Amino acid sequence: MTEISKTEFDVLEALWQGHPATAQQIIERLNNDKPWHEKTVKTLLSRMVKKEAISFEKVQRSYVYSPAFARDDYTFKESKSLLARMFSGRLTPLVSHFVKSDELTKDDIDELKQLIDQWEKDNG
Amino acid sequence: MTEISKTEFDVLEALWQGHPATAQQIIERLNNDKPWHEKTVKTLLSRMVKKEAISFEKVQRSYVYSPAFARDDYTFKESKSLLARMFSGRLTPLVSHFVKSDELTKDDIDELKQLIDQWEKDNG
DNA sequence: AATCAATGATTACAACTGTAGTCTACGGAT
DNA sequence: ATCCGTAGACTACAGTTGTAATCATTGATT
Repeated sequence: MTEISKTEFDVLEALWQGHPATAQQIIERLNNDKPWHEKTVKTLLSRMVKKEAISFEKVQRSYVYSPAFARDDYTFKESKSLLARMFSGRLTPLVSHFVKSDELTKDDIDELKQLIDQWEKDNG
Repeated sequence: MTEISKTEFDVLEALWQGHPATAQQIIERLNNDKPWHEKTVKTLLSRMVKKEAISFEKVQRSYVYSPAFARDDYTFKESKSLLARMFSGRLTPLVSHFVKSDELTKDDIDELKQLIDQWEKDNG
């Protein structure tokens, strides 16, 4: 899985929404959020093809693109990378930050409990 | 709090270990891990001064540097930024990744439980 | 006083990023 | 057959990053 920039990630997000997809489709999806210049998006698509973050197939005049890896795999990899760099690879210091800073709701806590239950069922 | 690069973060880490500190001290700390070229470190220090991630004071021939913000504040900000970009700002999807991928130990789970208990004491 | 060594300042330089504009080729419209 | 719009390819260009080398200053040494 290649290194991609934050902007490239945004474009990939649009592609993960559904693929294969044409540049036009991707641009439309992106523009739901904020205006993107067509040329900018196409440049980013080309760059991601080159770095093999996405693939394409020629369909008549144009290309249809597909992601080269799953969103989950990428976000997990990035999460682990951040934990490695900032928290000695541990998850709990990060969670601790959130717990202590009043960033969590009752629902979040309930979800966390469920996750723990699940872990204990699987392991425990 | 400014944007800093991954390499700049490494240098800041060394500074957070103890400050104010001279370039020499910082270089020595960094070299405990892996070799850093003196010039490289000094360039990074200058750049961080310019972007106001660190400050310095002249002490005779040389400078002593200090971080412009606390490590915790920075790592928390970066964590929130990652969650915002990849998980709609939510913590639990990230935790879920880790729970499901067998990345956690019994100790981690116990710590998580404690954090939850703490939250419930503070809020609940 | 002349020279050296260490420090920060300045310069270098390629790769990557963000953001587009220009070029070229081809399928469709006239 | 000709012209045009659209798609991707190529070019542009400044800012950031990683990684250093060179320049200039100054306190220390001979």
